[in-house]
Amino acid sequence: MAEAGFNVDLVRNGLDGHHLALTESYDVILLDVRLPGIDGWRIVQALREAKINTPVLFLTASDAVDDRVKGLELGADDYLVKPFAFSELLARVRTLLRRGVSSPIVDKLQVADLILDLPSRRAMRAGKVINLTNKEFSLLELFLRRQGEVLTRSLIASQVWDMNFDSDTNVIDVAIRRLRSKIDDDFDIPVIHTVRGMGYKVEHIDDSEN
Amino acid sequence: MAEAGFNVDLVRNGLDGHHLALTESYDVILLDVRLPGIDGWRIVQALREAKINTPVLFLTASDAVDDRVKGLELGADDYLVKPFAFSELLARVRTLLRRGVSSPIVDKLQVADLILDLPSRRAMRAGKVINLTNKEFSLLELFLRRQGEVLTRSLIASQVWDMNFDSDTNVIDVAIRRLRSKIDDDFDIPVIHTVRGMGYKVEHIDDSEN
DNA sequence: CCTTTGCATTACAATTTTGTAATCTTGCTG
DNA sequence: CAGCAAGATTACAAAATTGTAATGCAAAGG
Repeated sequence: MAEAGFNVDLVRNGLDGHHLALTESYDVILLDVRLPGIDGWRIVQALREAKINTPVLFLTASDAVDDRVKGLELGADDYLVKPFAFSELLARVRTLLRRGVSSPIVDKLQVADLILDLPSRRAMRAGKVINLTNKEFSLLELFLRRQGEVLTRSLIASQVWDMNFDSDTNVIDVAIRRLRSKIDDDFDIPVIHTVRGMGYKVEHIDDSEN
Repeated sequence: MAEAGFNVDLVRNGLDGHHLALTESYDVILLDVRLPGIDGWRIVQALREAKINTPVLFLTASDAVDDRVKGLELGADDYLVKPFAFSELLARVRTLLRRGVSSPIVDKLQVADLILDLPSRRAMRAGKVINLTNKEFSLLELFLRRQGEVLTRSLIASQVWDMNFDSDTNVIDVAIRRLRSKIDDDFDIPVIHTVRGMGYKVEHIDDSEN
């Protein structure tokens, strides 16, 4: 890194890193998830709680896919899977520097405690990782991008199935069922709502009036 | 748009727009693919050839999925599918303005004439759209991100299958076969290369010495 | 040039995803 | 409250994806 023209502070355990990150000011923080002392996740979490939003680039072990989702959920800005080419690391760091904190690379869509992580194509709810099929993913992505809007079957058909809606099929109803079984059935408040005669919408409706 | 604090020039046919885009200077260009006069693709293409890299936001019809890929390939920076909420349009425009041309939203990986479009999760080669399964996509993405590097089966297994490589399975070999059948078999120069005893790599090897 | 090893290829089986159709449930309207 | 319409749910079938295993082929080393 130093040869590439960056100033680098290197620490070998989590507690030291944590301390430095809180006291010094950095442009980018590189963080290995598996650290001695304190794990990487706690550091990001602590940083974000302390309102420090220096871009964080996560380094995760190759065999730990769930780590990425967890890191992103806690506020990391990008991740890099080991082993990686040094050139790629440099490229990512440069990108993070250029973009700043305003536009993270990682895209996430969220409603209530449900998070859809676009790059990994998976959902999380209440900390649980939920694997989605392609259709389920597209459907949920559509709903989350148009949160609060009621989407008609015809609109859904055109977006997710790339077809004109044909009223003598119930694919959409079934797809909704399947999605519900994954993201709503096991949880208290549902995010998918039926709007009778119109279609469906995804929204966080607080049921605190009960 | 004007109410949201932007200055807007509106034209209703392609030729006029084309002309304006070349003579005036804009921050963002909004382009409907299906225009009377000249189609949206030609405009982007012409702009890019004239080295004008004003961010272009494409508006595509809901039932024309292939349009998006085509637009991106020609150099559009983002797309929005009709019908869309006005608020979403505004959000996208703001994002494009903030990011500038340096870091397009759309991610593409490329080798030779093969393009992998990350958001749509599809490949294109020689203008043909190639649909990939999830495994095929991950595999190709890995190869393209580490272009030129020889990837061992063990590395591939850990990244794409999230498992430790087990030498008594040939899943990877078969997966390579399937990928080749889609992206190499029908074309003149292959991009997937076998490195005997090591693994595979993806690289554009010009066979002009023949 | 023969053998060995590594990869390619194919056929097949298991699994997963997706679509269809029938039946059940619920809420609305007269 | 009866009847209807819209949606929910379930079971099943079709299709696509993924993994396994057997066989074929070709390059490298003796």
